[in-house]
Amino acid sequence: MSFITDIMKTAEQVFIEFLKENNLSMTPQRKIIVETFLETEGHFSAERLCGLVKGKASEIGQATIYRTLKLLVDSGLAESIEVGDGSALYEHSYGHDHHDHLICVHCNRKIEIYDDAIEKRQEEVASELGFKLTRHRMYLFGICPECAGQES
Amino acid sequence: MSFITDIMKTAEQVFIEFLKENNLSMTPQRKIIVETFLETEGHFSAERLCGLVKGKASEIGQATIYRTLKLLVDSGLAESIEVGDGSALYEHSYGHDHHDHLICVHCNRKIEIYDDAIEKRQEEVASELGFKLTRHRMYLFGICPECAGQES
DNA sequence: ATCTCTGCAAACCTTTTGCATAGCT
DNA sequence: AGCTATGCAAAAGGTTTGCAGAGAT
Repeated sequence: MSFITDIMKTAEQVFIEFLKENNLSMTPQRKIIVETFLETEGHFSAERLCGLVKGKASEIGQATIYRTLKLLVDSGLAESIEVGDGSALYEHSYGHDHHDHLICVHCNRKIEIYDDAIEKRQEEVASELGFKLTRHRMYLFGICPECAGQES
Repeated sequence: MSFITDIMKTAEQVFIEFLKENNLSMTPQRKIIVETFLETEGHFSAERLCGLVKGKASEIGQATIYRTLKLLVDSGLAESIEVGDGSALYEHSYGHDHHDHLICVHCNRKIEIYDDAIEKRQEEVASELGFKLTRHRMYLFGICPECAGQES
């Protein structure tokens, strides 16, 4: 069994436990949705996931997919990125370390970034104001090297 | 003429110049909308601005308000904060220094924050990856001292 | 005349909800 | 029975667009 399949299995277990804790159960639909979610790399929209799921099992309704996606977020398996264009993108968060995003405003490429110094200062800034930090979102927007090169 | 009115006048001038540069003109509707925008402090939604504008001139359509709000953002007078709840909030950005936001997830209070060290590292992180940074958004979410106190 | 500008209403688009049915336990 | 779960279709909610008329130059 490959490493990646291994991670997926574990993630699925985590999801099943989350369901149990909330008196919910793993259903065939949820199983297909979660597996599709786990197989899909990178950042994708709910709509894209709908397409992928329907490719496997077209009888699954979009409402179920949206509902399951919400469960995935609640369970901590998924995280959503909101880049202010109306719709959300999702990505895996189980077995992935926290990171922020650097986004090319030209080609829309998204790079995951992480900086210890920033994370530390965020905590400090919040606590100086008496806040207990629970989470944060940071998006850096710029022009990536490739796009800067072609200078369309 | 008070200081605040002074700033407003200048801001309005900046807007008028922006309009001119784009072959647009200052109309009575835009004037009312812009002035209402400039008078309104803090973070507010498009809907809220609509209400305020309509209070002064009920005949102004919401489409015009949305269109003008977009012009305000393009002109650099307004900035939008997108906190992933579907709708955007706006705030002044003319005569205001750049800042990020610390948001209480309990009472929704928004505090403006600024940290030199973070700003500097953002630039560095981006440039290490070959990006030319154009802007960024950072939202810190946490519990404010007041809300932590009452522990509802 | 030829522009932009406006208000109205309708369209949009992603996400959510209501509801009746189906499936567990 | 009494739950949760599902699919469908409709609703929601914020924002945008089409359009025909009005206004400006």
